[in-house]
Amino acid sequence: MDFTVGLETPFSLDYTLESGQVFRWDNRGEWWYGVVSGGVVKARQEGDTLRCVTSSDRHDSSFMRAYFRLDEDVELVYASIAKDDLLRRAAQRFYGMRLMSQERWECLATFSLATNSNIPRIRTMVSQLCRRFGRPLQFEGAEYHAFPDPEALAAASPQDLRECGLGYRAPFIRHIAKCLDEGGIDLGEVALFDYEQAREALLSKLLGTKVLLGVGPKVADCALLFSFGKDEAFPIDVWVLRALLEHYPELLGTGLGRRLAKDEKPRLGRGDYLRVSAAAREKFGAYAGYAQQYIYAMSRSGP
DNA sequence: TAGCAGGAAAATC
DNA sequence: GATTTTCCTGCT
Repeated sequence: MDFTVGLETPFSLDYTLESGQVFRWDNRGEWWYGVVSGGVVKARQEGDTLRCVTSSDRHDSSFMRAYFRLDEDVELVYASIAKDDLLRRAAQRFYGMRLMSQERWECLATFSLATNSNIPRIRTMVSQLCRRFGRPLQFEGAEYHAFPDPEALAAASPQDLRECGLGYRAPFIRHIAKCLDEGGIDLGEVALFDYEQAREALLSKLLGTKVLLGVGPKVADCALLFSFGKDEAFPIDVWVLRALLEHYPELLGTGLGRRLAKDEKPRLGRGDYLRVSAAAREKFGAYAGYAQQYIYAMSRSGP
């Protein structure tokens, strides 16, 4: 399909796809190429329209509107979160950057690979996983690969997964795949819960005793924010933590703040993570996740 | 709860 | 080239 989508509210395709929430989009010249929900999408922004060429009829205008969350007005988000100097500058600097709505399984699986890693590496790992286990897709004479289904990764041998460069993360993603494939965990049901309940479910405090290996509070928050529509989720990675230390030390509390300020490589333990992210939700409100995304972008873009 | 290991790519020195 | 860092979690 070849179509354009009208952009009635501020949107930046570049800032959105470069914001570290997705790993399967490539910028090649004038176009971005992505593999999304079992199809290939080529997109580019032309002023206040988004031009899309897709491999499948399922990926139509309403699909893309939902994927990029274009029916929401990010100006309302700015009105809600841009209440201090840092966030006002962030909203200007990354004007139009959006949270997206990804596929839940892919998002959860991908972020379980993100521990002790970096964005280029996560892209490599996911790309190899898809090439080896994903369904092949044809688009404009080239071959692409869908993100593998849980069944495919549940059936994969640990050795095969390791050969995708996953290292010690290989058992994590395989275990998550098994839980979804045969363990009776339905992410669609989890999405119906409110934020707190959904997080508890992913952290295995609900839905029986299944433990999703490799899913701690940070990975759970990323999945909830990027694919479950939980805009109050506030993932704290090393970049956000550095920004909190510099700009929002009150969220850490004096004791923790002092300790981390001395540390060369500040990290949050599980208990501290939960306390600080709760404080951030309290401070930034219903769009705390948007605040996090802009703080993250500012933190990574340097001073 | 604190401390540590973990595999390998990427960034930095 | 060697060393350090990397969108952290699991285990002890």
